[in-house]
Amino acid sequence: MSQTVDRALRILPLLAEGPANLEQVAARLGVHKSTALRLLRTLHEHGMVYRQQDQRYRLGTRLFALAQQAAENLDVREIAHPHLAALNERCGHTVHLAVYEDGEVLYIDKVESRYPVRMYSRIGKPVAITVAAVAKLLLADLPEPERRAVAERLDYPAYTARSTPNAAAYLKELATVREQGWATDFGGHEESINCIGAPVRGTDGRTVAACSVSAPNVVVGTGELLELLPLLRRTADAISAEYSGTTPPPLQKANS
Amino acid sequence: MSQTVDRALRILPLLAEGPANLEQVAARLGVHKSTALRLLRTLHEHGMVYRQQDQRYRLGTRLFALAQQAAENLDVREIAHPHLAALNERCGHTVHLAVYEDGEVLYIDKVESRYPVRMYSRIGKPVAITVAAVAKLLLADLPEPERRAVAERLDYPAYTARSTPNAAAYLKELATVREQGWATDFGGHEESINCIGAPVRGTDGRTVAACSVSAPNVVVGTGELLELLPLLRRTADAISAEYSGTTPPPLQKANS
DNA sequence: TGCTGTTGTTGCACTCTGTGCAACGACCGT
DNA sequence: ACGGTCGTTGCACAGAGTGCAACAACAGCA
Repeated sequence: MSQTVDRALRILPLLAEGPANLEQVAARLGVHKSTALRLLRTLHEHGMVYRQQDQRYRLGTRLFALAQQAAENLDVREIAHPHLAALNERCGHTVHLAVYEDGEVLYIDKVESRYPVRMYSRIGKPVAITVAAVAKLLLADLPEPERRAVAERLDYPAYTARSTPNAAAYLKELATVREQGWATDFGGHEESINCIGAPVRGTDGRTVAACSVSAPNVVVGTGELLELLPLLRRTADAISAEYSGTTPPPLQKANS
Repeated sequence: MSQTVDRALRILPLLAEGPANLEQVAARLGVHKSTALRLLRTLHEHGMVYRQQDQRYRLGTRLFALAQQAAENLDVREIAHPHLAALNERCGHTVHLAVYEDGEVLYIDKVESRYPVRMYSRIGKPVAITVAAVAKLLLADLPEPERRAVAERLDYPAYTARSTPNAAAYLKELATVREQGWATDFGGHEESINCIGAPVRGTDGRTVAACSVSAPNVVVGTGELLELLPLLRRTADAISAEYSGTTPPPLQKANS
């Protein structure tokens, strides 16, 4: 809509691929150097880009701060986290939380099994939307027209032989998911990784988020993983209850 | 520089405080509703803002993705993390990593002691620049004019009785830090929290980052904490060495 | 049911802001 | 000292952004 802003914002994903100098930015935007310069300066003033010693631009740290504040506004995440941690405690596997937004599904939280590190490293990563259990849950709950529109707009990469092949198959899978109230991804993304997911619902019953448990084939087979389904669903329901306000938060959650 | 982009970007921190509707945004920007609408639409198209059911706008999840990619470009963080984790392993306290950028100091990594959770929750948070050990280290290394300019531009909030009171005191403290090569914060931010920090240096000797160990008074006194200084400095030096390329990375760090 | 106030959206004329050009300047390597 | 590369500046033109006013959608209320 607004040409100038549009151009400025296109710079950000461009720089996300790596640092670039003025000319490269101008070339990739298809504008004159001086135009790119002014856009970059404006972005710079707002801390969105940073100019390193070699004068090349890269993304600025203000993005961190904004993303962090954005995360704080997602109160599902805050409410869900202790439940996810408890789930991880009991089953030991990787636990994810994801939300749907504008045709994309994004991880917004993760608890990793063994190594206590770098949880944040995946947060914000777009989910493999055609195969992930959490994606199926979130899409399954969309109103029919939007669901169909999204499904038909997607690409269906063949990550493995068991990946969802096309829109028709996906819509059928979504119908199943919607009916049974939970979802799986058995080797659809990575051959050796299985995953089960369950929905978190708001007061109105709409699916506001989805959580999942993932484990490599060699550790637990699909059968064993499915044994965790009741536990997973209880967790998701507990989050739903607290999110809907039907259950008071377990402890004081006083903020400062 | 660019009015339109400037206005658009001012919307983001505004929304970071919480969701807002069109009128509120227009009012706080000081522009007409229709102008605000077009800016918000453009931001929306880029996923920077999201429109929730009640039609109010909030920050969009694209910010997550961008921040994550920005983080991946900060290779100091990647190199430092294993060292920080090892340090945490040995001393058990909270470990931070921070960088300086355009007059601000930001945490870019954190390893927490006890509870394995929500490491990311503080990442991106601006540091209490007048008192934090990491901030002192990073500012101490700035060229004289910039250091003075920054110091005099700052506010000096009296978090506690031991907070740095004004620019003169801060500059003096920075001189000490620069000379001794490490920094402390003994109750300058929170009365009961002590902290020691050490610099990570690049090939040219410039301080590119700073790491620190923080612990509450009740667990270890300042004396005990200072006993960790050699370990902390060895850690910082190890990061510096690896970052400068004088030491090969300890194991294979193959990416994909 | 109809009225009124609120809030989001659209079309349009005006002009201010962004644009590209060309010239300049800083820097680097040879 | 010289040419080449890349960032920066000033300027004239017009295209893009702006605010206004009217419209539409909706909610609350009598």
